[in-house]
Amino acid sequence: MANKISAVRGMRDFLPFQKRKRERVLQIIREVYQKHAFTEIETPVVEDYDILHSGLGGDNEKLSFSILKRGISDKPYTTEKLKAAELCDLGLRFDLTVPLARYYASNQAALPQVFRAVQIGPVWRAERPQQGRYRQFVQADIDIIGEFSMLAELELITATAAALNRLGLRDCVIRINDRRVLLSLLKHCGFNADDFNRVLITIDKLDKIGFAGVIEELVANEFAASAVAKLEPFLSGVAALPAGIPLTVAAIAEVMPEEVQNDALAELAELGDSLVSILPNGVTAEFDPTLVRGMGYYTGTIFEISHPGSGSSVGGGGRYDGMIGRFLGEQVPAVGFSIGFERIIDLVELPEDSAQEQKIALIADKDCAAPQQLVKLKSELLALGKQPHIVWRKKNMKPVFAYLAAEGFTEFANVNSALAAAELNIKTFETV
RNA sequence: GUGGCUAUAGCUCAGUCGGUAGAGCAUCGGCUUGUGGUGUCGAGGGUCGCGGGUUCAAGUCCCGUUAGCCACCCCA
Repeated sequence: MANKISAVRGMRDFLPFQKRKRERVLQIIREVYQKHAFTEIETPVVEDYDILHSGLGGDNEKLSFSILKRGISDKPYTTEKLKAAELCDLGLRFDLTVPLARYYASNQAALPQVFRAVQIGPVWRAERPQQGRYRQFVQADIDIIGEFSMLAELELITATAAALNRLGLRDCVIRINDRRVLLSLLKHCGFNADDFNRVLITIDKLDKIGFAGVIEELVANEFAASAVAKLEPFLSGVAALPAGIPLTVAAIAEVMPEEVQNDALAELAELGDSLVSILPNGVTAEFDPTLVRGMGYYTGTIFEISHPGSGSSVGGGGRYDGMIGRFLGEQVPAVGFSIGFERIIDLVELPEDSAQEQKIALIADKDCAAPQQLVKLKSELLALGKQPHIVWRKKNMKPVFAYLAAEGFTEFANVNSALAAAELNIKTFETV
């Protein structure tokens, strides 16, 4: 009976070879971030319902899994329609940023003034699953809390670029924008402030549905016609560009309306200037004035990583100076950058681990070898630094050898009468 | 949350115009082979995702439902 028992919707089991690859990729990410002076922390996967629903998570709040109050299931169900907030007091985290802000507010006294954190772990969203999109997935975040200056952005971008580079990913593009630029642009065009978010969502689709598609959607949504008309030349200008916009004063001035020139744009140019010489090969940074990002908590710079091998972004982040203040009452600046682990895992190709030459398969004959003798032999080999793996001889050894080869075994020995390690006739697999 | 496609053995899949289920691999056993990957004969294993309906008869047609994939919404 197929599919009767399976992992729950949108959540996955990992086979040994998948788990092995995931751990190796995570290990590389950890090493790079550690070298860049970020320290790893851990927070619970469950947070207070009110923390998760403080209006900072944007649409993700609606997608969060909530946890019923203890004891409530023992009470008789009523027909009264209760709100989730009355039935639930906890929830699974939908990202790592909101928990980090809570963590900082809880532990500020024990943390350095400028805190560089790595957080890697699963998060949950009740989305409809599809390729590259799951209800449980791993995020790998780095954040710098307590740094007002651009130093934070620069350190985050260079550390993330270094991690992508170490993973062998080429052709990564970090697209950068600033929330303040977007707001200034919309204000300049004369959009109603209440419409800002909806207008931004449409602008964000420029690279996907094109100039005509964006205008069509803006008109369909009945935003102020004069504002749409004023936005039009800017959008057509951006859409017509053959390649990305370099992060330079000149290039930025060329695409942005004059009235939108402000501090944020100057900072972006400065950022670009600093990045030019320090980004590794295979990672480039560019200005994308139509980059929006859905998370409501961003207040300044925002970034997203694109890779030709993935239809959607493989990472993203930005500055969220207001969030920690919500929990702490005192304004603390913060910037974060997240690698979309699930989306890079399929793009990454790692060379085989060279540390597998110690793996030896012991092919035991059921007639000649008893379990206690085999385990004794295994102990001897372990003491010699080997990694012994016992298998019974079967009628057809083809699947067994296929499995051993896939697991990276390079040596094997037949165990019949030879039961001391020294007596084994060790043979090697021919390289396939 | 919206729409489209799909669901048959442990795995990969076939099953024609509606007529009660098939293959390869895997598993188990006999014989063969004799320890570097055999050969051969045979066996077990299925409420055809689940629930309804049409029909003398449904894996096959219709409706619902669940799950997967794809496109939206949104996102990592």
